[in-house]
Amino acid sequence: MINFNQLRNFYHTAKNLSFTMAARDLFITQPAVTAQVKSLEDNCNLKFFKKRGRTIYLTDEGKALYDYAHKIFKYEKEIEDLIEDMRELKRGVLRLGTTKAYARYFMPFLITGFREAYPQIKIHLSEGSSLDMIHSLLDLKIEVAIIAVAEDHPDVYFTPFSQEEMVLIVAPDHHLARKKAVFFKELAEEPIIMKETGSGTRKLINELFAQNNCTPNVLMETSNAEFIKQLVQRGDGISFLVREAVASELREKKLATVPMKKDIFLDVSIAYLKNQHLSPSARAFLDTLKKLRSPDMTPQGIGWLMAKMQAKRKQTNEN
Amino acid sequence: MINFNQLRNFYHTAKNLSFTMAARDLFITQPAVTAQVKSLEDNCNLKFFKKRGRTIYLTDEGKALYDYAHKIFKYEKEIEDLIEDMRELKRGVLRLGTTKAYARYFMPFLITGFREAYPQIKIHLSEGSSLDMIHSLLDLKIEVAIIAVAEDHPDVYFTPFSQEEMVLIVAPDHHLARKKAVFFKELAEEPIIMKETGSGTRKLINELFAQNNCTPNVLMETSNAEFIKQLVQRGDGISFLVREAVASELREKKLATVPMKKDIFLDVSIAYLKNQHLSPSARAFLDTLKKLRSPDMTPQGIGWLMAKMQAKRKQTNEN
DNA sequence: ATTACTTATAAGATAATTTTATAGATAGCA
DNA sequence: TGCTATCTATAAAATTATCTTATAAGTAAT
Repeated sequence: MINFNQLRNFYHTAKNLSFTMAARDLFITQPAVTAQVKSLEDNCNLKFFKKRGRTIYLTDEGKALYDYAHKIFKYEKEIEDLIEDMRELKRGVLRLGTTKAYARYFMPFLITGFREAYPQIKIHLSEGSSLDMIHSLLDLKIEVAIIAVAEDHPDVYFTPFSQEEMVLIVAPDHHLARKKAVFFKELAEEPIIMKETGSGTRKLINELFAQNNCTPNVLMETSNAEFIKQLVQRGDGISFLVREAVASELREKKLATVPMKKDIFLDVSIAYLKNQHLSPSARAFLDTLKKLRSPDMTPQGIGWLMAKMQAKRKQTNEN
Repeated sequence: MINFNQLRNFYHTAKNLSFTMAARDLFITQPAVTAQVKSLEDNCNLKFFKKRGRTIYLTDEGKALYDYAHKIFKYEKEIEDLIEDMRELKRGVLRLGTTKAYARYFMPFLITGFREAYPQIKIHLSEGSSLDMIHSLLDLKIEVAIIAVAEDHPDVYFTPFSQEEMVLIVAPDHHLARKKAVFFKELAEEPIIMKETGSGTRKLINELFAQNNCTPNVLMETSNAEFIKQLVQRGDGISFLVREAVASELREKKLATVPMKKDIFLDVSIAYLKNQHLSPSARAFLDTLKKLRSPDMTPQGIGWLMAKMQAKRKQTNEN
């Protein structure tokens, strides 16, 4: 097993062909260098330097060793760069997780600021239900999740981030489409298409039905929002989705919303593990999220945030 | 500056994904490994391992570092091999020096034994006058020289190795060619072609002339033995050369020798520096030379040795 | 629940490395 | 040639790094 301290002393001595200069390189005294090189030679049972007068030369053995030492200390420099880069977020990976709706409609906006600040960080974005993402957190597959809180977990911090408006969607020719405001009770009879168990949406809607002392008539449950829209559009049932997820269908009048007596909001939180150190990139991402929201602000929909940011940018560009 | 001990501990921990196993690899205790890895993480301000329960995983930062650590410790292994090989003479260089006559006629024979024992050692053979070779020794360009002792030197050991017979050569039709035995006095008048100053031959012949109270009539001096033979053959002058150097010309009757009243022998020595460590290959070469000559043997011509060796081989083959 | 195994932590012991101080040796220069 | 500046060599002492011991705390499996 090689003593790399001895090797380092050897390397600098060989590079300078001087113990004294090597000592200056290494910010230590000359006897230390002499001793280390001597130890190396003793350990190897070889001489790496030959001396004539007070000048020293590499032996053939020394030259052979020097070639390797050079390679090793070149790698050392690269490691130092790597570590500095990782610390300064010039290299690294950010592993995020979120739900499909969020990933598609809001995440690009949330990621933009981070990407601009740290363009060299690679972003891995997992998608799945809120519960899936919590499992991914616990499996250490992702570090930060932006999800609706499906269920509290003792090992996970949840920080409120936004409130997304949920809308009741029906086919445009659905009998509910003409209503001005409906109660949950009225929906109990309607066949309803649910997001899958484990999703925040599902939990919220379930709770609302329960609060109103009725049970939904679940026609089907699926994680695929596009599929839900298709079914609703065909008039097979009604469903609840985040407003942004159905924005274009509403515009194109493929779907209709029915105003609820009481608006429904989905609480979206930032989730990350307790008792786990966050990587520099994860910490930085959390910071960019924090900056996006003023600390005293009541959570609002991300659409509101996006509008606010765009106004800000416009202003910046005008100045 | 990276602490390679910490890196080594990190590397083994990462390889095993276990502090305990790493400790076993390194023949130290587990707390030592834990502490070293922790120090590394502290120094870098990064976490390289994430922990879930009692199992550990590499972080992205840890993976990046591991790739470099792997390369470095692969080189370490190669260095260990290199050093072992150099020590065991499976890799290395042998830097020898000798005179041209020796290089051409005797050296191949002397080197054979060494090459057989250590076929991977590269041999560098310098040629020049005895004095040149002593300078090469002092300049650390060669480690061992086989030369006629031109002049003693306080920093050089000289060990008698062989005595080569020198012959007076003349053109076949030269008037001396018919003589049965000549004295030095008789040669004083003859134009003589000398080896260059600094060569052992020149020193010997000069001394012999001086002992016989006469001075040679030097027609020319040159280091090129072939050139000397040409000149002598043309009848331009006489010269002294080692018998082996003119063996073929004598056989072909291009040159003739004239018996001297007293035979002349050139003392050939092994020379190497005092106060300098010899490389393993140089030491090994000296050993093979020693084995060639019994320690109590009076130095003889190398031709004699060669004959002895051949006889020995023949015997070995017969058994 | 118990056992076996792993990591974490602190104190003390050991080993490695460095400094200090100084001697010896050499090259450049007057 | 002798002087001086500069380099390497060496030993003792001081400092730092590393390791061990002992033990706690957490986890996985029976």
